[in-house]
Amino acid sequence: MPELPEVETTVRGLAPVLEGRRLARVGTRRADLRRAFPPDLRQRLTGARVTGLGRRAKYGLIATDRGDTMVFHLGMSGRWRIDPADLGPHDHLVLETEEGRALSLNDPRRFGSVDLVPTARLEEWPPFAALGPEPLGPGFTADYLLAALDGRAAPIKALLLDQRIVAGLGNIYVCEALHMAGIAPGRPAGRISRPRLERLVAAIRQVLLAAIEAGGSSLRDYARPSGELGYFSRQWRVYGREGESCHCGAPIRRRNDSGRSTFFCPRCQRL
DNA sequence: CCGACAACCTGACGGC
DNA sequence: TGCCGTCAGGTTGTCG
Repeated sequence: MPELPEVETTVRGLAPVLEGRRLARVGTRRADLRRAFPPDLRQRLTGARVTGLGRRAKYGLIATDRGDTMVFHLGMSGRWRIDPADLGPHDHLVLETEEGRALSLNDPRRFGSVDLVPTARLEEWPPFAALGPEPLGPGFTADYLLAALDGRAAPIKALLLDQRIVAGLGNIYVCEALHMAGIAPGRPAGRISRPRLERLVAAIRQVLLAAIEAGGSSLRDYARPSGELGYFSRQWRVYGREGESCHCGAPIRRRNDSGRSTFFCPRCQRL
């Protein structure tokens, strides 16, 4: 699902509806997502005012004036719908503002989650405590990567998917960034030269920013909160394009790495 | 530390 | 038209 750009797009879409607004009604339908909703979710959110929205890794953050932050993860198939005409079986949580706007968290596969975390202790919350730096933040540099990957024999692709190394990348954007940087997905991470890591950092930033700019990628069940589709999928260089020609002319290949598809160009990504 | 798998769950798609 | 196998953006855990 949704990787960092899709979550960022989602949060930006929710902000105009939620920021500064009071939650007049909170409805839960089924609570058994990846984790069960906190049992007192409705009580703690109803009547609260939203003070700000944000994102950490692939998690969306909705802070309230009660000292709690609602942290949501969209899993593979989650999305927020704005003012849905009607609710279906996969609308699990509905927030209504005083203004009468409604937001529904829709997640068919239920791999997502919703938690309430004290805002002052967000960084200590277990799922956040071990996260690596934000790829778009100042801490994500070639120096950092060099140190984080030092001595690691695992393939670079696997380590870029590890949220403890860098937080927010998923299968699509890792494939895209490795192609952009000309690095073979199977290359042992600790044996990548510093200049290549500099290219990799730049490629990761570039692909994420371009995807956010485009409103995220459009896959089967991803949509912006308003219902519009994201257009970044049209810009994929390798992901989902097995057999098509890379810009260099070589056919894009696909292989399986521990259960996940890896798309790459065997000519552009040799090192 | 590493790699491979499985589990969680539903829906879309291709092949027959 | 329908049935069946395969695959999908993520996370977490186990096992060897």
